[in-house]
Amino acid sequence: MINITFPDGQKRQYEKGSTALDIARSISHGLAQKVISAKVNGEVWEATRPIEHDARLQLLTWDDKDGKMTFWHSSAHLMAEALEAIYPGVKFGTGPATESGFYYDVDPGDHVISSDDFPKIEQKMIELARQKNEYVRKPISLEEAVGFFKEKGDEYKLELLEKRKEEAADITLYQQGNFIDLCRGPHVPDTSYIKAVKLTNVAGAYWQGDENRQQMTRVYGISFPKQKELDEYLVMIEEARKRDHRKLGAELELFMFSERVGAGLPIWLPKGNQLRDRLMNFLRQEQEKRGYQLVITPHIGKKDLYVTSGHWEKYGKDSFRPMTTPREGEEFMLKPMNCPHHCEIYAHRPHSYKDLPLRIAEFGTVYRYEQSGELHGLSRVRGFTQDDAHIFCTPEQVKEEFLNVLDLTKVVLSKMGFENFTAQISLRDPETPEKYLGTDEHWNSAESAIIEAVKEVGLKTTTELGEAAFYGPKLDFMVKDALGRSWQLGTIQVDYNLPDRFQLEYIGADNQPHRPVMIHRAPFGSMERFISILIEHTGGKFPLWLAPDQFAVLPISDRFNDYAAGVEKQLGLFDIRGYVDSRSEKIGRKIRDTELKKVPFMLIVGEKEEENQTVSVRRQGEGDVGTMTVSEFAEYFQGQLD
RNA sequence: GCCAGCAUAGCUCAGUUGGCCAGAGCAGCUGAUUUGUAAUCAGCGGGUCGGGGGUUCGAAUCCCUCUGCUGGCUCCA
Repeated sequence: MINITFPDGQKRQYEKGSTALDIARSISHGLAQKVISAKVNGEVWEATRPIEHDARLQLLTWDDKDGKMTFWHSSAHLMAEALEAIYPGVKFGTGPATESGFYYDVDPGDHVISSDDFPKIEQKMIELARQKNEYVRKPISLEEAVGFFKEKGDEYKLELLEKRKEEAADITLYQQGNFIDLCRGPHVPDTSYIKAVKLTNVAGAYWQGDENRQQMTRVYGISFPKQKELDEYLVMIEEARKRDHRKLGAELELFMFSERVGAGLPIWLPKGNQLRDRLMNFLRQEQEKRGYQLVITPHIGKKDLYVTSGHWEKYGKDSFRPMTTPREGEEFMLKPMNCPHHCEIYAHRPHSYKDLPLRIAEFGTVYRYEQSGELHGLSRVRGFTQDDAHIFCTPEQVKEEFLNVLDLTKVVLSKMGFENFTAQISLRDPETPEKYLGTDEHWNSAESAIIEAVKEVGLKTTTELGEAAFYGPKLDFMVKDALGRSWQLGTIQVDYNLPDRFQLEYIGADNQPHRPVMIHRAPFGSMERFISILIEHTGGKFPLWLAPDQFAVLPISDRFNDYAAGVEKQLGLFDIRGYVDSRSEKIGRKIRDTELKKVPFMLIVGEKEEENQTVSVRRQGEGDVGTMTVSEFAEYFQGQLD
């Protein structure tokens, strides 16, 4: 007999060699049907693997993240089996589960797999799933595994085995039906668990993530234990598609792109610019309260500036080529960063420790060469405006300034309706020191300053090694939008490197020169990226204070256009902005068009309203609110502002 | 940049195996209508079928190339 400890601390005895599935059955039949895999002493096992010793056991179902991962990983194997059946000779790379489904990297040889082939692959998968083939775990020696894949002619698996050899890891094969794969597992008990599958897209992916190596075909999919769950997933995808900022941006006339102007260069239309301006004004006010000073620096700078800053060395090869003056042959670069300019502002005159911290802010537009395949709507562009600032302070002030910035960022994000955010601490990768500039001493104190400050405010964080910028560690804010998707927004970075390179100094209380520390920060990140996320988060229904038009007056007929114009003017006096829809259309039509434009308030005016000097108020997406006078509406409106 | 795919009117899309002056709905314009909470009616205009080159008696349709876009990969100061 063995002792099994459950997550709630309860202990029960089972026969040696019982499986998680056996144990689930002993509890309830319903539970046994839901069990996908199990955590045994913290390690995820298949539910059918015998447990030989005392263990802690947690049964995993579809509701557990690890349960889903097991399910999707098994689905990847199922897809591989289908691919092998349809494309004989196909070779396999790796096929893991992801946050939302699974993929398999394959080398289809002479075949080309495109989305047109999805239906037949999905059909095959379902057909194979219905065969209810068990996933059989087969521990095997390295030599046997090598022999098997040599015979099969799958060089990718052989390479993976080579790696395992170095790690001296145990080798297991898994088989379901006719398909055998090198795999650590675990898997669902049998293929019949997989009831619904959907292949989502196909893309190229470099073998082992190395752009110098073979490009594989990566087939993405998702699967579910119930058809209904697939249907719900498809509805969610449809909702995301409707909220796509590229689509809404065009519909709401916020921004555009032009082939002639160039890829990745957004053009802001009047309504988009209004939105952007209001965001910037809000941040300006918050920054003013916190002692920031705004500056403006040029869009180009001499190449030497970036040689000094180190950016040329690091990114020169991958940036827009420098431009030269026609006579003197001087080299200038499009500004890729604002910090070197701000360093020059600091260096412009001597500083006392009494001046510090000096907080220099700029809505600085920068230009960076992004590879053509990387461009994406407003979220990845070649020209964008950062809500940038650089804080020059003494080493002793770093932590306090960092805390101030954390506070500002939190205020900004909550004002925007992002309540659900975490922070990612990005540190050096100790394995590749050559990727970073600056001394160990500087890095260590910068990294600990971040970690301490974050701990102090009690922010939920994750830590990533190797994600730091080349000049310093950083803290990135990750927000979750209304559809639960994660986005990276603002950033805070500590930098001991640039002050060194620009030889910045301040005179300390000891009358000696000292080197200041620089903190880079951008709560929005960039206006472009932030607005793309805001659009998708709100579905184009912006908070009232940001809406380009806050109301539309809709006259019942032309006869009330004059009264409507009066209403608009009157609201203007209350700083409420909007327009009159004076087209000779029926009221139903005007309401429909205004609803689609997502204007928050519709003020319907006809004979009754003119007579009583009122407006009939309708809230976008909600409907009739009631009739009130214009000043009553203004008051009501103020109450609705955040 | 790499792999796969896409590009027809302002927008959403039709356009059969290459074959009569390339179509629809919405939007636009003109006129009629004067409307009470999500689409009033009629008429009209609008496309070098993304650009360039080729194959063919004939190309929106087949081939090459460039540009842009989509999904990933790599990258992201």
